[in-house]
Amino acid sequence: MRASRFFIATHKEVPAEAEVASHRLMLRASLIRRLAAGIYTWLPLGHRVLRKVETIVREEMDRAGAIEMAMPVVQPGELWQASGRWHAYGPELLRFKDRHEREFVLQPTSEEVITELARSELKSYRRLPAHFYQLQTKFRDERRPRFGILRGREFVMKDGYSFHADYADLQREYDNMHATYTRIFTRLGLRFRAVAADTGAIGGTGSHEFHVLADSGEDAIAFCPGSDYAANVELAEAVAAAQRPEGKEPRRKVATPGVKTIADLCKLLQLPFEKTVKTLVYEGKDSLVALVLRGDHEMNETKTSKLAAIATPLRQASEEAVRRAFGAGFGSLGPVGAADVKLVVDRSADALADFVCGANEDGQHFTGVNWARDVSAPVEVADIRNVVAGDPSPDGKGTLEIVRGIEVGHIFQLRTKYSEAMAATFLNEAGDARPFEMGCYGIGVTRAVAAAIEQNHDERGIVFPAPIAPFEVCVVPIGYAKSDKVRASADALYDALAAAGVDVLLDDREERPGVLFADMDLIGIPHRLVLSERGLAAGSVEYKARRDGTPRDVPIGHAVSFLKERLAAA
RNA sequence: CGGGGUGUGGCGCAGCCUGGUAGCGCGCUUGCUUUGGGAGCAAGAUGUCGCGUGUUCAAAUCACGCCACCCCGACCA
Repeated sequence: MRASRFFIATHKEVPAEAEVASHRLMLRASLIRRLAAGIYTWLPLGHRVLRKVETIVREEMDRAGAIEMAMPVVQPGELWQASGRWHAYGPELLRFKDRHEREFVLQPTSEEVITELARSELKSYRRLPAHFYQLQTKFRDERRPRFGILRGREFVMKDGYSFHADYADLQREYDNMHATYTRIFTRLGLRFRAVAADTGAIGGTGSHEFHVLADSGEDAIAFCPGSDYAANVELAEAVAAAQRPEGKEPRRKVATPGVKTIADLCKLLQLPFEKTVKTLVYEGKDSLVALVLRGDHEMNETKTSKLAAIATPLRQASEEAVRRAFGAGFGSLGPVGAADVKLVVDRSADALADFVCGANEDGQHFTGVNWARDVSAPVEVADIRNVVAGDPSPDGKGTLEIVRGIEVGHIFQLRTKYSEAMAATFLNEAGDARPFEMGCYGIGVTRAVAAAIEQNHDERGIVFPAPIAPFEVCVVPIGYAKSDKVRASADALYDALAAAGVDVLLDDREERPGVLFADMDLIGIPHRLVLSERGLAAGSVEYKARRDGTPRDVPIGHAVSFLKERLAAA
């Protein structure tokens, strides 16, 4: 491709709307333009990247035995009513009516359509297993789209769905997809991690997420460096701490005027956070639920939502309700003498002795509190906190570390959730109708592009992994318009590289060298060859990799083979 | 959806408080010079000042309403 005939529209200045690196760089490098909130046009440069990601995904899915197809973007509402997701999905599902007042949706995912198809087409066990996938535009009417492509409303997803006669075969395909996703993200050139995950609204049993590791990621991932344990912090188990020590102190009430937070309390009493507990109050199914956590720990909403006594979605109790139940306001609550509330104590708080908590009297706290002696109400001990770095790994093989990640893939064992809801059955060998065992597997293709940039950029711009760069190589002639010699050599080198199957961009624009260099760096082309009068006089071209960047001269006759070697090495 | 903020040329912004000729930088066009890291000089073009209503002799500026976008929160395969 010749740059003069392509579309490069880079900006020096950063658009005010963009906060995160990938969003800023995708706008500046002219990969995308915003059309509406969370809706973007993919310009030619961005589109090339998108297509490269899609191609790798497609090749590996095909290799894994899945079959590509295409389902409609616009789907009838009645199908969604049949699965129950018409109501369950909420306002993220964009609904509208056609001219006949029939309900339709813009699909956020396609379980309904594929299950409907399986019901009518996969009638015999002889057709199983089957795995269909598509690469397609999705729409989710996010309440707050942000971070550019990372959380848009319209995006491209690879979604695949598998159908099996029994659970063992579903598990086989699930493992197959785990391996396939690992190959895909490896081929994309990304640093990533597969982690155990919560199944969320999609439902089902087993689930893994694939996260691109980046400090700006929205998700926290806990992993154990000494083993292969890795889980989303939403899910990662906080194992019980060491046995509770013997309590020695008597209980004392101390005045703590004005103390509202654990930080205030620790400052006033000169205490470490881990000698205190905090009490959060939520609405429960029958009574209020008081969650008691160690002062330095954070409540985990996913775990808490699964408590039997809690009302979902989680709602914090109002100050009036709290005052009625505890006799004190926020900031002075505690488990001692809390009547008419359900007490749920985190394992780590339960393991404390001689701790400090609110006295259920405004401006008063207790010190030297011990569970058995001071708390008469029945308590439920549960894991309701987020793990933190340094916690023991649940597999007992070391301690956890926390990194941040961007979710780019998710695989689920749906089991029979949809097949049962939609009466999708097949006949087994005995002639009995059985619901399909189903799996579903998603990759956020557009998000993967943004995540790649989030993970790979520097002060000059994007540093694309070679497999997904818009071009593998750029040829930058200095004085293309002015020097016949440079122009002839650049054209010849460009032709030779193209003939050798290299995806090359010839930057033949009539710009000063600084502009060309800056653009090629911003766009993130991994390899650069510079031709100049000076270099040609010595019979050489200059090579520089975007990532490491010490330039070196290569004899012009060897430029093609040298570059092929570099590409093969990456 | 709750809270906060911003809408002025393609992009980034000033002007608004204190009403009176719409301005700066980048980009764009033309010419000359320049040519190994986002050039210099000169001459130009580009504005329903988000939309509407009101106040006023006069509104980018004041008031009210609406819309769009961004940020924080809640929410989220």
